[in-house]
Amino acid sequence: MSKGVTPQSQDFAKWYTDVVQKAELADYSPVKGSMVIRPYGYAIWENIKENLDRMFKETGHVNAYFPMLIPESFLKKEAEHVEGFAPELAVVTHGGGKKLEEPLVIRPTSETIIWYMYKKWINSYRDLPILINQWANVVRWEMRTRMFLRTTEFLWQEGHTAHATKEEAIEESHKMIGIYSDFAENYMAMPVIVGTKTENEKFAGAVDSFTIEAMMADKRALQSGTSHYLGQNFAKAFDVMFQNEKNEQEYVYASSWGVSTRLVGALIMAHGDDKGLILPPKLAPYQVVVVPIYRDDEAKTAVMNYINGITENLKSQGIRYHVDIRETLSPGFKFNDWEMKGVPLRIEVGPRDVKGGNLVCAKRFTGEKVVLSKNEFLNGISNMLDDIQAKMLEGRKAFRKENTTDINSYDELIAATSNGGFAKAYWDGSSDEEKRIQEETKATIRCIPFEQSGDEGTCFYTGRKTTKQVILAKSY
RNA sequence: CGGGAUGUAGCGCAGCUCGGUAGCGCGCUUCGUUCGGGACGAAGAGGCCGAAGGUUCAAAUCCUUUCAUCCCGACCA
Repeated sequence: MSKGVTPQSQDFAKWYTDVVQKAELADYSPVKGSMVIRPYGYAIWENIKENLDRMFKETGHVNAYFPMLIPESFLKKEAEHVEGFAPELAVVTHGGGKKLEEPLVIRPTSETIIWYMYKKWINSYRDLPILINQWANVVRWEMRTRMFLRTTEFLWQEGHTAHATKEEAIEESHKMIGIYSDFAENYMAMPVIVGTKTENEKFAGAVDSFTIEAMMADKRALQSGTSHYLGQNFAKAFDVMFQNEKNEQEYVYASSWGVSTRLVGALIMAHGDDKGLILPPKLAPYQVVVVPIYRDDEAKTAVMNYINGITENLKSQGIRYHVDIRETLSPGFKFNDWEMKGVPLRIEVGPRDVKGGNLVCAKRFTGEKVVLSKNEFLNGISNMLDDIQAKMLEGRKAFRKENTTDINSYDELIAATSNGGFAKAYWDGSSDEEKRIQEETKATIRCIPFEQSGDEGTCFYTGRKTTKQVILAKSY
């Protein structure tokens, strides 16, 4: 960036904050730890949201909305849940000018209010499954915050499903982490490792937590989405039973799953470079930006007419475009501005191009700039965008591979992860041993990948034989 | 809550050691020339130096107190 900070340097955090602000994604709000998502940043979130929402609906889910204020006592009904969230709750004590009899908490997540309602809605196996998702904001009073990655208030979706059988609930939680993984790879161009969280790292109130873990440009891991099999924990806490086909009363089985505006942060940190953002075509608010170039009114008219022909065609192809008609800025400034904002393709149109029936096309991902005929461009743009999308994913896969090491000892763990990087290891340690490793190395077990070779090996820490392999890394 | 740092124009900073009535870059306004990789010139606007108190003829500068923010840890989508 302007100060020569690159994503690979020590100042990754500084680079990140710079990009977020200079690309006009977000800004600090007057409330500590909260951020304002600006229109360009929100447009990225909207694209994420739109695609995920479609994927949820295609798999039988429906949207609903539950209220933000939850009676404090609700949070206390599930033992692990209360313990997990108590320190970070925002509490409302007054309303209508009076002190409330029972304080209300601003939802840190909605399991409790939703399960309170599910009790009313569920009587029979015929009422199941319930497959509800909600798009909402939540508040978690975190100690330290970072734009998009961890803010006091954030936007997310949370799915909450209720099932008649354990198998079905587990299958649902797996299906949803699968959708997240699919979305991360095919839309965000960000490869992820799908796996199970260890006991230490799982969601407060879950039986099992599943995660997608992505490698950022500084080689650290980012938990980018989670899905939980909740067992009967919330059903028991809220006394939600149903009558099964055998005429017996049984507690309902549950799953919950969510991704947040953190994904915008993931996009920035996974793909950015020293010029700023690089957005994957499928999620970029604008897939093409057009920069007109002219000196006088006569040239301007010719250029703009020519551009109109181009944009009409782009429109018919369903391509998201933007013509940068800002009068007071030079073309060079605009080039840099849109590179900062990560627009996949830029075309430059000046009098020269109008005369020759051409245009100049620049690709953000590769930096290459070529002269194409107008028709070549219009016929090829769809493929170009697909190609960029695919190459971005390949690039991140290669990067992750380069920075993932198979390790067999504690020393190798330190070597593999101290400056970022994933370590793959056999693991047979306890929760306490896992915590000790975290304290000493700052690296944590990110997950136990679903994909296991099944081969036996030696635990890098305890020396015991095991078939279980895990991924360790420093994380956000 | 522990450790470190910083508060001076919208943003980024200098000035503080050695007190003398506030400066630089970017941005902003107007006009002109520019416009194919962050344009240039000229003329402007903008700050009671985080707050309170003290020392002094005189405080951005010295002293005391206080508030706020940022960074590093513990927490976490």
